[in-house]
Amino acid sequence: MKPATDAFPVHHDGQDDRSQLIREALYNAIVERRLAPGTKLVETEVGKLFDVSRTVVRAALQMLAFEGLVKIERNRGAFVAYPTPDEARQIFESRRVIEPEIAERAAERITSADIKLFQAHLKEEERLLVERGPNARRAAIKASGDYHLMLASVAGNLILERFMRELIARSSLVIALYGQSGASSCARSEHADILDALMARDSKKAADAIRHHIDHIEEDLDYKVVSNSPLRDALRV
Amino acid sequence: MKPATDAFPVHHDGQDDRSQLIREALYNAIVERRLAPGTKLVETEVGKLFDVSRTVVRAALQMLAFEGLVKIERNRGAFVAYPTPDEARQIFESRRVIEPEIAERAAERITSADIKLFQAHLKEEERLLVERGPNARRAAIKASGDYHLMLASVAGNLILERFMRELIARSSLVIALYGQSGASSCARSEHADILDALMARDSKKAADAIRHHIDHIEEDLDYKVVSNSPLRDALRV
DNA sequence: GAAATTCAGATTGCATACAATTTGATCGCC
DNA sequence: GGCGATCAAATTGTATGCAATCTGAATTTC
Repeated sequence: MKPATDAFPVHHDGQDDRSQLIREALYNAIVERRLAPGTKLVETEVGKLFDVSRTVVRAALQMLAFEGLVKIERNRGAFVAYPTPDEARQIFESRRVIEPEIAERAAERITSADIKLFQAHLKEEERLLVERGPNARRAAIKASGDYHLMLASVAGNLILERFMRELIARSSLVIALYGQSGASSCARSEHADILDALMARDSKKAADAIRHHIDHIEEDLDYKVVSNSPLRDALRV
Repeated sequence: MKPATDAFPVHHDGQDDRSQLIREALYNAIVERRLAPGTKLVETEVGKLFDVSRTVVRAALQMLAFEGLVKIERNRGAFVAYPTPDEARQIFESRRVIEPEIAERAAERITSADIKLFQAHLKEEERLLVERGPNARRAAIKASGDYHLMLASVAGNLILERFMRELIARSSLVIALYGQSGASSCARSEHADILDALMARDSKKAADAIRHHIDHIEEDLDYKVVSNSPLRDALRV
């Protein structure tokens, strides 16, 4: 399993290193909501930031587009994705399909070393929730997503793990757009509940706990009222 | 739902047209096994074939790499993926997670128009199985995969549909490598069983039928003995 | 003769140049 | 003043050039 709090290196298939690096940087920026949905990503600007040519940036943007985090419009450029309510529903439906099964497998495979990492991660999440300030808030959002990715990692299926990574990231965009309570999405106690089920190696209970958790996250959304920038909605959606 | 027998246009997010076209052509070639696992895809050669520059080809290859159909090795080039036994197991595990849920949703949502398309497709599959010759065989393989994609399409979730597309394509590679009986993977009668369940709108039965079907496909595999080209294995894997 | 070495050809990785397209701003017109 | 046309700047799409790397074969060495 991978480190609990730190950056989550994307499982990379042997792609070239530099665009992978840019992809991860943008990925993190999107997941942590430093980049708002709809933000334009100009190739030359990103390139300057990382000191690479547009070629490399384009490769990164195309990867992100492929996993639905970025939308590329021909001759117009790349934008941070702006999921529609319908896409949002599909994202959560997909999570409901995949994540409980992941939890079941994780419950069967979890080791004591994994458990320690989960506990440490949970403590960190708790700490970040108490702390104030935008940075802490961002870190909390990231940590919350990473919890789900740790779960996927323990389940031991790289393909499902990749699917989950995509779904988690897109969920973050959905929550940014349609989340109501400022509460950073994941009630910490539910993460603890899931870990309890894992420690008991109770795969059915783990699956149920995840289902409840996803239900709660989605209950906090309001697909009708669009949250942040109503004007941009009219333009982009 | 999409046409039954014809090429399955990849749901494209608004990517550029030309690399998308190349991607689809290579995708079909791989799924229909005109391109064997391990085959090298030289950028300039592919470019000449489609009359485009390497830039466009590279974009296509990177997309295919992202969905696991092609492996890009740094400074060495792109190769048609050569799934290891372990990857193969993960591919089928992922299918077992996703496809029964797809079948359930399809059973709930199927329309009479869909049913007609399925029936036509089934008939076509039957016809192709009887016919002889490599082209008919290829068409049969393709049609068999398309059946599963039609199912995904009826389920009405574009994300799961994309995941399935990837899994079906990679399954085709796995079967090419580890398949034992020449039988082109999908027993036609099982496809008919699945359709029966769909027509009865019996989602549980549909899910079970799919599970059985996947079991049978995987039972025909032998991950120990590598099928086609033992020498290439030693080199590439 | 077998193994190691060298080197040329082929191929990829990346940067850049140029054409096509979009954007948004100025200007003219009603 | 509002509306539409015209044009320049910005940005993307694509091709291409060059350096770095790999490949495979001829050559040398033992």
